[in-house]
Formats: sequence, structure tokens, C-alpha cells
Amino acid sequence: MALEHAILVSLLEQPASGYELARRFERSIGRFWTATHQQIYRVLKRMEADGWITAEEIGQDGRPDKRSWSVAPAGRSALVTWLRAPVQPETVRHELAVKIRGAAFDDAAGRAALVAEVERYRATHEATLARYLTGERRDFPDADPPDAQRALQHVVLRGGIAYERMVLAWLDDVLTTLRTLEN
Amino acid sequence: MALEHAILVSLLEQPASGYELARRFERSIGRFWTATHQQIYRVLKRMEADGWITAEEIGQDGRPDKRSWSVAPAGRSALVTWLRAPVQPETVRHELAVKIRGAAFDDAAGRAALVAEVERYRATHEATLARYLTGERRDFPDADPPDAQRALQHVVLRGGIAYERMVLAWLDDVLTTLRTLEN
DNA sequence: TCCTGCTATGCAACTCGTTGCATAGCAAGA
DNA sequence: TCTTGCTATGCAACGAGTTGCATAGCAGGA
Repeated sequence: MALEHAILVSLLEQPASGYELARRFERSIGRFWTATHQQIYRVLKRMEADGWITAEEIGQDGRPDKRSWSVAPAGRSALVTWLRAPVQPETVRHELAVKIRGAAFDDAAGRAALVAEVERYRATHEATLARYLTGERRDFPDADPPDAQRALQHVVLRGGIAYERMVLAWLDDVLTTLRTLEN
Repeated sequence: MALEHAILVSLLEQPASGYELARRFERSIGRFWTATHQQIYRVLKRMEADGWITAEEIGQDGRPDKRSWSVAPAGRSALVTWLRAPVQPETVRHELAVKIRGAAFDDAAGRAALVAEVERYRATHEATLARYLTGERRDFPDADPPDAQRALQHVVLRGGIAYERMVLAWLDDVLTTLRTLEN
């Protein structure tokens, strides 16, 4: 219900083609909202029909043409309306937590496999944290960024960093707990 | 794709009716997996057809009959198969983060409204943390719980507590940032 | 007495998200 | 030369999740 609005924010920060949006959703925006290129193209079409965004055709030689999308006034006012509506409680899907509780109904071999899986999972989160920290040093070197847009981007990034640190600490707790059960 | 498995774990921990499951999903399981009663009833029907669970009819006077579900051997082996498969990367939907970045494109009045909204949101998370801590004191008073099932439930609960603490700290950061922008 | 809320289950319609596939040309490496 | 991978867009089908509504009896308070 809010993919439209995530796209509006991203396009206001910087106009983009569907393909570029999909890559942003893999990177920075994917930190708090995931979407595939299919969803994005479908929603872009609907948003164009609603007059929320307008396209500029860009011919490129050697590559397929692309359509660069910008936010129209109607899109901007739709965004503002949504911004001022109450925040919906977040919906959570932590598959790993289900598996951890499920491990009580598997045997020692299954729990050993889960330990390996948690270690793999931990490595991906460690890599994500490293990526965030690199991005922070690159994009926010000043202690006090001046404009609102950058300050808000930074505080959201700090949220991502805090989340990853919390996850890593918890996964260590999980590993300790799982290993204790093997004795 | 994994609601079935969350239900299997819950029913292995304790058999339940669809209605009771729905309440568990509002409470403890909802910490890491949300589901409405509609989803649950539909999935239970499919799981019964697949022979994963069996029902025991319980007649109650003064109340509608209920069907108490237990996990059949086929369900248990389906769970074990799933437990040993790789964990899918979690899909995130943080509407609030979208709104925070979107606030750069609203005016001072809109940002003031967002501050109020973040405060309301913060209060719900503070209440959730309090609920978790109360539950922890009630269900895990010992330093070292003996059996695997309880130890695993506890480590998942500690994850929920760590998450809520992280969110509260981040929301304070967000409020400070938003208020700085007003000057 | 009426209204609200709880237990208990379910249908129907709709939207959202996922997966597989298709096109098409260029660049770079094996 | 062949294959892989990247840019760039899209269709079709399916599965998952959401919303509104319906039934039904009991308990408790206004």
C-alpha cells in the first residue's frame, strides 16, 4: 500500500528510470522497503495513469531507451497527504526466529545444521553493516549536515546501522545458546 | 511461504484451535510473524488436507464447538525438512523510515505532525518492551533454564527485547534530528 | 433493555508480492 | 567464438495477505 510513496520519496530525492529505481531498492531504500523490478514497473504504470509522475524519454545509443520519471504536483500532494496519516504498525517476518524455536523439535544434527546456518546469516549481516558504515563515511563526513534532506537520510541510515549491530549481538547470543544445548 | 511452519512450531509447543492460534499470533508469535485469523483458518484447512495436522472436536456448552489441532507425523517431518533449508533473507517494510525521508519534502507543519506521530509510535514500542520484560520475569525467572524448548523460546524473546530497545534509542535519535530541523 | 465485547469459524473479493519467462543489444572474459 | 552479465522493459500466472462481512450464543455493564 505504500510502495507508491516509497517511490515518490526516491524520485523526489532524484529522478530515475524504473531500472535505476529497482537498483536503489536493492541498495539504500531496500534497507527499509524491498521491491522487485516487476512491482516497480507495475506501480509506475499506475502512478503515471493517476498523474502522479511524468516520464522523459531518453534515447541512448547502444542501449535500450529508458524513461526517466519525475514527480508531478499531484504526486507530491498525494505524498504529503500520506505523510500526515498515522503510521501503520510494522509487519514483521523473521523466519530465523521461527526456525530457532522450531529447533526444539529437531535432533542434534538438525541443531548443528542450524548453527552453521546462523553463522552464514551472521556473515551477511556483518557485510551489510560494513556497507552501511562505508556509505556513512562517504556520504556524511561532516558532524552536522546542513540541509534537511541529508539530515533525514542520515538518521535513517543510523537506524539501519543500529539494527545491524543489534542483530549481530543477538545472533551471538543465539549461537551461544545453541552451542550450550549440545552438551 | 512459511506461515505453515510457524503454525507447526506453535502447535508442537502446545496444541490449539484456530482461534487460540490467532491470539498467539497477536501475542508471542506475532513478535516475529504476523497473521490474521483469516490466513490461519485457510492455512489450517490446507494443512489438514495435506495430512500435516489432525483435529480433535471439542464440544463446549454455551460456546461454539472448537477444533483443537495437533501435529501429525507428516507435519513434523515437513517441519524438519524446512528447518534444514537455508534461511531466506528477511523482507523489511519500515513505513516510518519512508516517512522520515519523505519529511524533507513536506513543510514545517508536516514535520511537526511527524514529531507527534513518532512520539505516539514510540509509546507503543515502550509498551511492547514493558510487556516483553514482564513476560520474561514471569516465564524465565531462573538464570539457566534446563530444557531446549524453553532455552530457545527465551533467546527469541531476548531478541524481541533487544529489538525494542534498539528501536526506542533510534526513535530518540529521530526526534532529536526532527526537532533540530525546526530551528 | 440495549450495546459492547468475547469465543469460534468461515466466505468472497480484492490487492500485493513472487516467479518464470521474453526481448534485445552491447561489453568483457574464457 | 561462446558464454556470462549488464542495461532496460514488460507479460502472465500464481500464491500470499488484507478487508469486509456473516453467523451465533453468552457475559457484563450502562
